[in-house]
Amino acid sequence: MTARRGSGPTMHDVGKLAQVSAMTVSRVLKNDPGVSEATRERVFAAVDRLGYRRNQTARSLRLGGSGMIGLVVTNLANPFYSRLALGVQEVATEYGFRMLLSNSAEQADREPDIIDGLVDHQVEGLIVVPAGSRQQHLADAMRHVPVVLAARPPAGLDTDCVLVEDFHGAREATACLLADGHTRIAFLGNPPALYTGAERLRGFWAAHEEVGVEPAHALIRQGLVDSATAERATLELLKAAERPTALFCTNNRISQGAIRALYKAGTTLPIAGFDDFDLSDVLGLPLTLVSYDADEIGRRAARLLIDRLEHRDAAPPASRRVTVATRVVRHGVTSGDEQGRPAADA
Amino acid sequence: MTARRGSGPTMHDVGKLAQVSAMTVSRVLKNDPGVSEATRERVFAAVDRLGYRRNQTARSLRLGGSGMIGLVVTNLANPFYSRLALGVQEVATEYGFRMLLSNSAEQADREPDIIDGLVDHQVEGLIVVPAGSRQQHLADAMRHVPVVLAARPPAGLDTDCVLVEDFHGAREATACLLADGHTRIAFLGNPPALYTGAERLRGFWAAHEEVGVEPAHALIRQGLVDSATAERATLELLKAAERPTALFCTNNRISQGAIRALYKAGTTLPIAGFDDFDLSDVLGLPLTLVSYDADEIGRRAARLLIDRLEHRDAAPPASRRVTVATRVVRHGVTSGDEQGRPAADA
DNA sequence: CTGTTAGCGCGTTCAA
DNA sequence: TTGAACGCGCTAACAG
Repeated sequence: MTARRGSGPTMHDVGKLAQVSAMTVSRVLKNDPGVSEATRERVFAAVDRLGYRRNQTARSLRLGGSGMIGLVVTNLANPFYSRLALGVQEVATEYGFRMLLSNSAEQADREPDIIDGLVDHQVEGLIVVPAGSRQQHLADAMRHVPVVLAARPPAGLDTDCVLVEDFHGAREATACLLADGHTRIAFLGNPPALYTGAERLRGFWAAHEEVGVEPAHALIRQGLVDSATAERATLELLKAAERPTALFCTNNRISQGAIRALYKAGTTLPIAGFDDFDLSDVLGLPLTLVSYDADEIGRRAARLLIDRLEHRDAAPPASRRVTVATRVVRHGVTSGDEQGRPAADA
Repeated sequence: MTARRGSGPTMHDVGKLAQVSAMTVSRVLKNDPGVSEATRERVFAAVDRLGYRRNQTARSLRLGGSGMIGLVVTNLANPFYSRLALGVQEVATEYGFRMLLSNSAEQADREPDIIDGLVDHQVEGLIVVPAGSRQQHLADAMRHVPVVLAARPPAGLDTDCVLVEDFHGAREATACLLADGHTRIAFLGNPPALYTGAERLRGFWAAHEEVGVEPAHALIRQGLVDSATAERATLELLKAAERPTALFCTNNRISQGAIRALYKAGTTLPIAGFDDFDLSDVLGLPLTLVSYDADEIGRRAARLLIDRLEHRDAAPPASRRVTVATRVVRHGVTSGDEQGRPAADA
């Protein structure tokens, strides 16, 4: 029933049953034309009888190339990353690769071991959402296989990467709030050490400068790591002397924490934020969300990687940077509507 | 830079540099005690210099056992399955296994090829959320490796599986609505061919019988596959002559579709449903949700699988069935509150 | 303490 | 049209 490690019939076994050599079995399974129809059939019959399956491990060893790519994400529970994984999977499958998936749980110190393990398993390439800013282990990995970064850029590494329009998206969403007349917009951000955190803050800032509004320095909170910390930060801001008239959140979890805080406080404020999320359209809140196709990040990353794998012999192209477009979607607020506007300046 | 297929230094290369045989390198890397400290150091130095990594493919071939398990889910974009994957990953990592992940996209006809490919890649075991009711390919796979089913039970297969309390959860949530006085509860269900669909309907039904209320046959809709179909079905029910006073939804996507329909129709009804989801607590709707730990399903499945892997020699235990507990959480409705109660019977 | 031999399952190369 | 020999990179078993 349950096979012992590495048991199962081999080509030799199949050959014995079909009264040919293992070599001929190999030829049949490879659709090599130089095999008589009679033996083909005998071989296939034997394959069926034994439930034989070709050992991909042995093939990999002989042929080189495991047919696997590695994907490392920081948090698979976040729909953003599970969709990214889905995109990778889609393209990988299309090109005959399988996906070895690891979750770093946003712990940068675990990442090196994960990457090493993936390299040991002979993945032909890696797609990584780097958890930290130290990327030496990625440089090490690049000695073995090509690496593509997703969602966050390389830090001193010469590698392909796929990013979203972090700056542009944040600026545009913030501009919407400013256009509605808000001048005291709180900023709820993830750790500024993360590229996305820094970049989205920059966009937030730029939008202010463009309309000549001074950002509300006292209302800037960074280093929020999840929904719970965002909720607490929001509750504090609501109690502040200089209360914000709107919120900007740098990702979906932070938006959700802010929404929960508002709900508990029994109040409402317009929110702009990065990442769309389920049910955002039915909350009845004035939401301005930076939406984009997370699957597409994965697909693009996989294509960049596989492109390198398919041109291993050619001179490797210079590292490429691809950007996935964002667009702003607004819920619960019509242009010219009262709902999204700040209360009188008191 | 980018290595050619299967290139990279070998133990032999390391040995040459350290002036020992490949065998000694192998011993050092295995922490074999019988190696002099001097040579250990020379070997490690050589490993560092060359950036050597042990080839897991070759080890697998030699030792048997690839160190990989395969996971097949139906829809990674659904947080339920991404959390399940996370649970599998967690336990797999703990026991030194890596996870080869595939998404069947709920297409039963693709599943056999996926499974075959995983077996070819020498996964030591499989965890599968089966997409269909035909499971012959799983029986085939079981000739090679142990298989554990998750979320849905085996159909005529002798295999371990991990389920949630589908019947119990559905009954309990329905009972809440009935206790609130509802007698016309619409049922919005996924395809009845799916185990969960059938089982949750059974629970819905049982709850009615227990209190002697006839289920509202005209209000039963099945075969809903996503949020959009659920939304349409809900809108139709709202227009029906015999309008429901509450809804029961068999999964998170259906609940969300129903919520969207209510929102668009500008109305509100109490909803009971399977699966909790993000922001369910801040919708301000009377929600009665069957909540459970999706990660735990993955963890339990992985443990069942790895348990078999670690006792390959022993007589395989009879197939086991594990159930993950559900609990009902209620939002926006306090006991004795008016909000969740049906309007007067007109 | 270290090296040699042999073979995991397969496919390339060469010979029949 | 088929088969035999060899080796992919590694390690158990057996020398020395």
